[in-house]
Amino acid sequence: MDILDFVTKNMNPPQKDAIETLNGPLLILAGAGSGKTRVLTHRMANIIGQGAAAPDGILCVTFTNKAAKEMEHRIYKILGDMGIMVREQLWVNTFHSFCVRVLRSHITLLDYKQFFTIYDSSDQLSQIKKVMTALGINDKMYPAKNFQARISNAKMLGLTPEGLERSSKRLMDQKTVEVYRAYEVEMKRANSLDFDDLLMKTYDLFRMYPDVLKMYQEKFQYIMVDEYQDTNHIQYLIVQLLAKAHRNLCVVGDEDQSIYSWRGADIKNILDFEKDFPEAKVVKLEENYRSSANIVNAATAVIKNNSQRKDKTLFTSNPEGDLINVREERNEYDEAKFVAKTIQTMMNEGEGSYNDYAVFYRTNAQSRVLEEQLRTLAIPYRLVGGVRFYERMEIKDILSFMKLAINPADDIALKRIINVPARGIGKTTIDKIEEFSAQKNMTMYEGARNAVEQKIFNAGTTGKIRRFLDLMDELQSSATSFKLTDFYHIVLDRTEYLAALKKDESPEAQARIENLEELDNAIAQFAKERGEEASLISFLEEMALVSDVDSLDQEQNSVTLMTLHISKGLEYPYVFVVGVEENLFPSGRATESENPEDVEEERRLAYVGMTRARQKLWLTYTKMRRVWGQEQFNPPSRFIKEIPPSFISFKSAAEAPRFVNRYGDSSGDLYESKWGSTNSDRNKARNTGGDDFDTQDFPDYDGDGGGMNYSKGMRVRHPTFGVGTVYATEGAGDNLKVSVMFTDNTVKKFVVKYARLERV
DNA sequence: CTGCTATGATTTTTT
DNA sequence: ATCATAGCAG
Repeated sequence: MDILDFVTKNMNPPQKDAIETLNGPLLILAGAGSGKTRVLTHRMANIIGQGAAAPDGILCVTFTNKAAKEMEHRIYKILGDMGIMVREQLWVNTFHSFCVRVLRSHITLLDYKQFFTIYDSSDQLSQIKKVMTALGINDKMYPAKNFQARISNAKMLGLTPEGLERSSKRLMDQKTVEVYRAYEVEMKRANSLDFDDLLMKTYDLFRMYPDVLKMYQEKFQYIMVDEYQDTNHIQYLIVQLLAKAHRNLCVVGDEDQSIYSWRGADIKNILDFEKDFPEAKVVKLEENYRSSANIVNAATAVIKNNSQRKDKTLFTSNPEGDLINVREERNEYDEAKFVAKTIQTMMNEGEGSYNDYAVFYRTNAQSRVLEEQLRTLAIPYRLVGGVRFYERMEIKDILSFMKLAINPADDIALKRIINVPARGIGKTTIDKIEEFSAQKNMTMYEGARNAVEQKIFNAGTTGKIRRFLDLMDELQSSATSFKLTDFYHIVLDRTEYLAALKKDESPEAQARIENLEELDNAIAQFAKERGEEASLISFLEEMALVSDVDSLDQEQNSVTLMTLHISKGLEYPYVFVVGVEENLFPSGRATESENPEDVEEERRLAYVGMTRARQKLWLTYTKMRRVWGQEQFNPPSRFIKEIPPSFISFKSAAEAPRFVNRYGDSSGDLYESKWGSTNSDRNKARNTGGDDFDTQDFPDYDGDGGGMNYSKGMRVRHPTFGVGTVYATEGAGDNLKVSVMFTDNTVKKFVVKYARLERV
């Protein structure tokens, strides 16, 4: 069969167009569920099949490792079906892994040693604190995290300390420049790169060494960038450089799914692609193959409220499907119970397997109650995200030993493990080593050795440090002479790390041992996959760049719990989005922001969440929710109101009728008075024993509720203190209290019944 | 130096 | 409410 026929088989016209268009700049606007990955992989197969470029002459950049792996796998499959054998390694990478690949070959040009280590953000924070101490900057007045964010922002804009100093003076103060500059010196001394450096140094490399850039420009005849709406400025710059020679740049994205602006993603990159490349061809993939028509139409109606968009409308030929279930619950416990019960009921009726269900939430803290309720009903679940595996203490400890063994300049790793498990080298000693090393312009490893030789410390301390150095010397030589899998066990054994945990009989220690076993499995798996290539350095690289979704194992039969952010790119037949309330989703930060774009990003997040569902979608909200130990009463999210009622089936379990008073208190009255009673009369008549109350219309949330309705963000006036903003509410009925923050930033708590508050 | 208690901060998260 | 970190007493 003809190559073109093969790669465009079963494709719709725009998909075909995208696959066939190989030369020149191409912008593919791919709506949710429009077969984007299929198009990308087939387009790449087409390039190879047509002989337009060799397999390693194409660069394909994705957002996550998981996407990269999946794409690579699919391309091999398609090429295999076409009878094409590929020997070269494909360049399907994330931006970061692409940059690591480049830097491993050329970083010596930038005056780093080849075996650099990669710092994650907590390593980075430690490094910044170290620098601040050296500069005598007070952490209280200038929190290290602020510097971390500013340095990261600067790097994402491609700014060096000097560049930062020259640019936008009013935003960037001199202190940041100072810390940034010293941080760079320390990082180079430690022969380490942070995540932003991977991009920034690659960009520097390309700018400083035009011949290196030229080599890659010529090598990559075709470049494809996935999730282009979430690229940041430095990524944009790198892409622009690489694409300059051939201009065969294909970017794929969906401006409606841009949800990482807080991380530097610049939606303008995709919105302005046609300005950057006036000759660009634009292909829109607007047909959704994933979800039922009701889901597609509801999500479309929501996203239409955004102004920052291209003209693109998702449609589907899928059947209408079920209505979207909007569910009101009393509080987060009831909400979680509802989710768990619904899953249990549906499973009993034989609807799918646990794998087919997912629960999304805006913040990680919301997962707790859900886990509790799922556990109660013995529903298997897995939680994606939260505390990452490789960020756990024991994992980081062991990896630090391994890192230090190949990069003795890594002071942060050394500081982390010099006294782990406790070997009597305390803070004072570590500080002295650090100071001593800085004076002599040495790494801490060299400094410690020097201190031992010069007998700076007393005999006891000197002995302890010497024993640590001997241990590290031994590990250093083991690192090169043993296989990775064996080396891991040597580390566990020789550091006595495992022995220390085994001595500790607490359940926490037990969990740590299990995690270390899991790491053992991961290493074995890695060794199996990579074979001969399974070097320590490549393993550490993988550990630094891997994330939790990457290991999301679809085989395991369990319900998936994750934040809306992580859900991007995934799909499930049955999806619950919980906590769809104002000030939670959209987040309080977005609703209080003067910048309307902040709410637009939240809306995109809603769009992403809704379009993950194939068949059924639930949106739930509660009337009361405990946040940071405080009760909050938030109205349902504006995103729910943006869905036309014809797509919705609304049910409430919170409108408890007055005469059914199960708890012997006045909670029934509470909700009536607080939330208005638009539907309560009908509900009373309808109540047949279940706790569902069908309603045609939404309750009137905007009702004043007789002055009893206070929610976060509301402006109120107090006769003595003046105008302020409601910060939190607690209690109920006569005991309802509100905390109000006044213009001078003082917070005062009032009992509503007594304080003569008035709404502004 | 170690272990305990007080303090503070807390969307989202690749890489 | 909860977790991590900082500071202090033992």
